[in-house]
Amino acid sequence: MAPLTPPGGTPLANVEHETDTRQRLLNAAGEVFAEVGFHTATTRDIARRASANIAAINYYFRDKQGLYTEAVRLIYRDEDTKYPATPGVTDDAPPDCRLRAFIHGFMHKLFDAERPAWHGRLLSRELFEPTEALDAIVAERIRPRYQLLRGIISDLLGAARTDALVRLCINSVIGQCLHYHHARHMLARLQPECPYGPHNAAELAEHVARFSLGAIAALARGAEGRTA
Amino acid sequence: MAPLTPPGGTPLANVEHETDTRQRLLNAAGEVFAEVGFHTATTRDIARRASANIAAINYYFRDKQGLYTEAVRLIYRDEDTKYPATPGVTDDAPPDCRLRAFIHGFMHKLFDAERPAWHGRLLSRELFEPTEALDAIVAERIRPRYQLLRGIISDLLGAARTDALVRLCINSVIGQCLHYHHARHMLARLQPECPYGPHNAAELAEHVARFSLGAIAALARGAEGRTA
Amino acid sequence: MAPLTPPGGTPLANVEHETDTRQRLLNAAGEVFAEVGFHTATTRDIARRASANIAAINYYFRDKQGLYTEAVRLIYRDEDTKYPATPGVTDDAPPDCRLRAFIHGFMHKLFDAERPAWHGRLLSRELFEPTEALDAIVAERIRPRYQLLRGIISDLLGAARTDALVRLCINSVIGQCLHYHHARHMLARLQPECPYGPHNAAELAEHVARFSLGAIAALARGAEGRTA
Amino acid sequence: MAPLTPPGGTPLANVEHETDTRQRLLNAAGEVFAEVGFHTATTRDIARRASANIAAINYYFRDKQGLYTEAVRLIYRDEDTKYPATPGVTDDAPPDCRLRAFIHGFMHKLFDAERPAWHGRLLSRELFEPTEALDAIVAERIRPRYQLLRGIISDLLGAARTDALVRLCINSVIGQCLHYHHARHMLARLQPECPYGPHNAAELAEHVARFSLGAIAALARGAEGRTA
DNA sequence: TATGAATGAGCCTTCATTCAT
DNA sequence: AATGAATGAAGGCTCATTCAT
Repeated sequence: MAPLTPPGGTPLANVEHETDTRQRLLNAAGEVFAEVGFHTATTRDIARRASANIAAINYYFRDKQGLYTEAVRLIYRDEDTKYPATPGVTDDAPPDCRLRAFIHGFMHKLFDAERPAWHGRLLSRELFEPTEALDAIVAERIRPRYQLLRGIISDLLGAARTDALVRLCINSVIGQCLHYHHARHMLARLQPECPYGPHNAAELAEHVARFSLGAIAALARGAEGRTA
Repeated sequence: MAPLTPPGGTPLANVEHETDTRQRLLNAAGEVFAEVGFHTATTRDIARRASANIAAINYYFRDKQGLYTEAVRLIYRDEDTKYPATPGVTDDAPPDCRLRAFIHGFMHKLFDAERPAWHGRLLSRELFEPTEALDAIVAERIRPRYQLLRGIISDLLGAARTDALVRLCINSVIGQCLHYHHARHMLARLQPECPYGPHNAAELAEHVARFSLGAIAALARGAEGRTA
Repeated sequence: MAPLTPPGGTPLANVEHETDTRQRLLNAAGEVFAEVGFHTATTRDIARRASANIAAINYYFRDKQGLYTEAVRLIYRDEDTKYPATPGVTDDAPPDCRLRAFIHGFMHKLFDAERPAWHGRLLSRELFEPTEALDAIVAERIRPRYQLLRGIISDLLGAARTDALVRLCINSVIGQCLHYHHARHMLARLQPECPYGPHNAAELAEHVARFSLGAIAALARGAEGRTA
Repeated sequence: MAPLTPPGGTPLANVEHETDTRQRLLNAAGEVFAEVGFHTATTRDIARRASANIAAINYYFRDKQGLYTEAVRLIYRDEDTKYPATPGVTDDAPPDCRLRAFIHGFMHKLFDAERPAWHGRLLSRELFEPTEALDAIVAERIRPRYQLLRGIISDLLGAARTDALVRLCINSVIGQCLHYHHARHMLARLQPECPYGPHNAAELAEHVARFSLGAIAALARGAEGRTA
């Protein structure tokens, strides 16, 4: 247990001396973890893909878990600047514009071809079967956007808003989007004539937006009627 | 008559001589596989939970894989009679009734407390990271209901229906429902004040139904307007 | 440990109620043991080949070892009558005739097509890597013929005979014969143009006889010369 | 550089960096394989004898099979220099000298006390029940010496030589030699008063040589007589 | 800084065997 | 007389990890 103050466990901050090997390991790990999950992934495989020695993993990241944690962190690096919550729209725009922008931004992030494919997949996997990492992810990354969406939908619902209804509508919107990710294998089998991917992400987003706006409008009207 | 082809590998049909041990193994396996996935699950754990000898797994199912396959099959046993696609509604009912019934039936199946919890979870896992089993599941079980939903939504869209739009609406409906399953861990963190479960499955279903009906109506109207 | 006085362990004598299953097991066991050896052979395989239940082995023969022992015993059943030591020749014939007959008889037994192939192979295996069975085999079956051969060769050597020389000559004769059995795989590779088998067993025997007679005659003469 | 192809699988050439553990494993493996055969041998036993961890076998040789293959290869390391085919005799010596030298060399190799005992035994086992290794052994090691012996015996037979007769004589010579190896267990029981071993290897060789020379001379003469 | 060597724990599987029937 | 069910022991192998260098 001699040299245990090396990079391993460093906070996000000191990006400084990122060895090349360390970087390659992180990328390889991301891919493998995303593909087959934490337990199924083997350090041998990761090391091989990274053209690194197996022992390097323990050297840089203390253990497999450390490597995983670091890989997850990597996903959110620069996320806020690369993927703004409501791209191209200011906070004082009308709520339907903001919702549309939010959905487009969300879908774009899911499908962005320039982003390493494993980012979305690993995240999706965390949602599906969480590790300790999820708490941090939710608190630091997801909740802020969740609150933002909450505001948008509150505005859209107007007088009809209740805590419960807002929650449900949020779920409906997010559920539609994530479906294209988490159920992609089923969709590929059910709708083979229509492969989803970066090329039609905007189209999908547009549908989700229209679908949701129509729905929320109807809900708002329904409440109005009831109120009136 | 060498017993190298014991019950293992029997077609769905002959339910007859289910040993007690065999049954216990299947249940334990279902739970474990659903919780941690195929690879991470260990036969030792499964056998222990079933109070059976490890070798019994090989005896009855030849393989860990064979055990998995059989467990997946078990999920759909009697499904059609226990969970009708549109419970309490006939095929000639108005399409909004049928959609509402479909969604309620779907959510009820997802949350039914009498159903072993692992059924839904294992299925959800198959969707997320498929094994060879998924092809059969989609073909035999999912597609029929998919076609049914397709018909309902076609009817609802009326003149606005196009293949593409129908597909997207199906995805929106199913996506909303499955969200409560596949993103349950995130929801538990984001909305801890509102735990989802069997007790409010009907409520959730009602929301999804109203949301979707409102959305589809709007889409139908929109097309009308465009057409007109 | 209830019914343990059944056939298992019966002396050679009571051949009476040889069940069909028991017989089939013995034959299958002989084949398998001869092919792959005691340890490598599996009771499952034997039982399957015999179309019998695995448990039948333990029922009839107490255990795997018992089955093996019984199978080895089977080899020598009726051997003396089916394979006389010096076929067609009486004990008072001239020694060269007797040696020739001995060798022909030996080779014929090794290659006899009517004899289950596993007899010779299992025996050969016992010589190569003995089990407890070998002691009995040597004492009851091999030694008598060894003594007979000893007499023949003593006669042939005449004045040249010494214990040591007789022994060596016996080894030379037997070694030549067994070579065709124990080194058959090498011979098949070194001399593929000349496959050995029942069809040329007599030819091989004739060579061994001539080779040995020539050699022994030379040795006898050599001693003479030295003596004179 | 992932170390998934460690030393294991290296061609005969690079003898360089033989770890100590690797060497110990090879020796232990040789002994165990020779004693009980491939299948019956257990890696645990081998590792224990080598005072190594079981996993080391996988590390160095990938497989139990890989370990076996490498052990067999080891047998022939330096063979040509340590055991010349006709020691002390040049190719132009008279054929009877060359045959005598060949036999002495062969028997010496079989019994050499300085050679690990398992070399000969493992080889003998390969002849008796071949693995894939035998083909290579025959082609690379055995056949050359076979051809050499073929030439010697051809010379000895003179005008009497035919392909068939040469083959048979080769078999007679080799059969006599190998007998002391492959039938050693039977010999120990039949001739307990005369244990064979390194101490009398030369004596045995001398007998085989005289026996064979006498036989071949007789065969050569016999043909002469017939020819004349 | 970085790695080849080595390890202990645990995995899935197969084996011969037993037991209740 | 015979067998399906079940078992404990052991087998080969892989895993993440450590340690000396």
